[in-house]
Amino acid sequence: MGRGGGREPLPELPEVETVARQLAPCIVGRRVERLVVLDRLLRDGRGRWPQVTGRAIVEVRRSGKRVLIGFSARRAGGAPLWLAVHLRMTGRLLWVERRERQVREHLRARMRLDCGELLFIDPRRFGTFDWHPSAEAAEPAGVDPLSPALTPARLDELLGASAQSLKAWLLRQDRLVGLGNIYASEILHAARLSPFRGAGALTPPERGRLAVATRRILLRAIANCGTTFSDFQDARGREGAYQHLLAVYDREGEPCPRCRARIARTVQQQRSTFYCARCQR
DNA sequence: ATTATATCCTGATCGC
DNA sequence: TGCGATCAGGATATAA
Repeated sequence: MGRGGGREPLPELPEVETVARQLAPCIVGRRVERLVVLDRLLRDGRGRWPQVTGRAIVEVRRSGKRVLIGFSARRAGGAPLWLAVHLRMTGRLLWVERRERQVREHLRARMRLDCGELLFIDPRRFGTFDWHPSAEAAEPAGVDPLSPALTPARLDELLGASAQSLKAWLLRQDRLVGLGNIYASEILHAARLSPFRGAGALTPPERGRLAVATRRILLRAIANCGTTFSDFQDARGREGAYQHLLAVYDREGEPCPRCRARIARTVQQQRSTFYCARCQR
């Protein structure tokens, strides 16, 4: 864990992908016996909660930074239902094989299935549940960086003539979806691009480097089950391993793994950015 | 229209 | 030892 106040893991694309992949085989095909929401913040301002009791879970996958859970119709001819869970800062979806007897701290919701229980634990209470009538309705506005839809032409279109810094641009969920503060820094380092560069002013080769680095970093993070600093745990309650592979994030003052210069930290959009001023131009 | 800032929330840490 | 201030950040609302 890093220096300074309460550095935490952020469930970004690789962490959410990890949770969804591990959760799917545990709960797909299972029937919901009961959903209990314990935190008022999860319920307020979103209208009536749909009835999920009796539905079967038909699909679990990542959608942007959300875990998307598909439920069958409650009766023949009825409408299906989709739940998009956003973990935000500290949310966790934890699968337990048996019904829990012990009281867990920060437990915000529990969904009892016929074979176990899915717990939503979220100390900081930023996480959200959103209900949708279809998977399409739950799709985010931005393009998934791992989707084949992200062609060089599409990336050009997304970057456009944006005057924002590259770091700020990468965090925008209405362009690319799924990147957060950790992977934005890591991707820019891998692409050898300064976080201060204007997003709309990259040369074609630089855009190519950005595209390649984005894909490479995310796939490698997924292969390592994401990054854990202190809070993030996957659906089985285990930690990821990518924190050992971070090149710049939370490594201020340490040598750049590429050129050995000291890694710098700056603040952009009220968020920390870590970068190497020598090899990121 | 785009871009920047304040806000939500809690736990860990820091300084006195 | 205690206690208040500070910091972390995803997304949204609001401001510029």
